[in-house]
Amino acid sequence: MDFRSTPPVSRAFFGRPVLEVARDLLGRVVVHSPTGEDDDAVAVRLTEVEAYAGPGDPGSHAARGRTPRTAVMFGPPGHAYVYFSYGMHWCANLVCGPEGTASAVLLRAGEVVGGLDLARSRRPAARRDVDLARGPARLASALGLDKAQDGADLCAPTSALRVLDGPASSSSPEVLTGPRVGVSGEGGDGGRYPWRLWLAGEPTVSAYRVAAPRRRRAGSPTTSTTTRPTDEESAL
DNA sequence: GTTCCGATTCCCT
DNA sequence: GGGAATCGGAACC
Repeated sequence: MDFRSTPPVSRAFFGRPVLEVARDLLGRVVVHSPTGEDDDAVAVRLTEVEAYAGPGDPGSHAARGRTPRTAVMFGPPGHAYVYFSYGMHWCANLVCGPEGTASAVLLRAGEVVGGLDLARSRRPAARRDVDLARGPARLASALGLDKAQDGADLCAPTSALRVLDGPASSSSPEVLTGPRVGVSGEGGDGGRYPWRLWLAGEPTVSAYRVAAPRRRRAGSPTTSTTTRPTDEESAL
């Protein structure tokens, strides 16, 4: 597979309202090749994303204003915001909107379409190939993303991490939306931000886990529930 | 300095 | 379907 011959999307692509960008990212291919060569590249076709607005969005890391960690989100669009979570996982976001809006799109799930063997070696726990990038931390792991890619420019032709330009999909895929995952309070289920977007009928879309307060060291049991998203959610 | 908690995953039951 | 693992950022004292 020849990823080098396909240029990345422009910065203007990212510099639009975050929901527009999130919608247009679905079906597109994200490539990470640390050396810039195709032989260590893993490519993922995005099937599920999540939009985060800026400081006014209670679910966003930018909700409490700019900090050293979130500084990338407040910068120009077209850069990666990669953060560490739960003491063991990396998750990748793409900074969107005009500079200063601090909006971003979380890459939640995708289908590995290139570098399958490398992705499998990075994700030995995955039993099926559809599980390789099903979930934000799994996706980041399959692509080989970590702190080193935080702040990376997605738009330079030589970027190690980029979103490929071109039609998002050969057909016109059906985009569905629902509440965001893992965001408690009004930012999550039932809130004003039903900003999780995915492609209908994709087996790589991650399971939906209802946001619930995590158990304290000796607290009450959690009531988290997982369900597969259905095609009965609101279409965009 | 100390504490709290998270945009989760995996393994075991 | 439940629970453990694990650590950095941000808040608080």
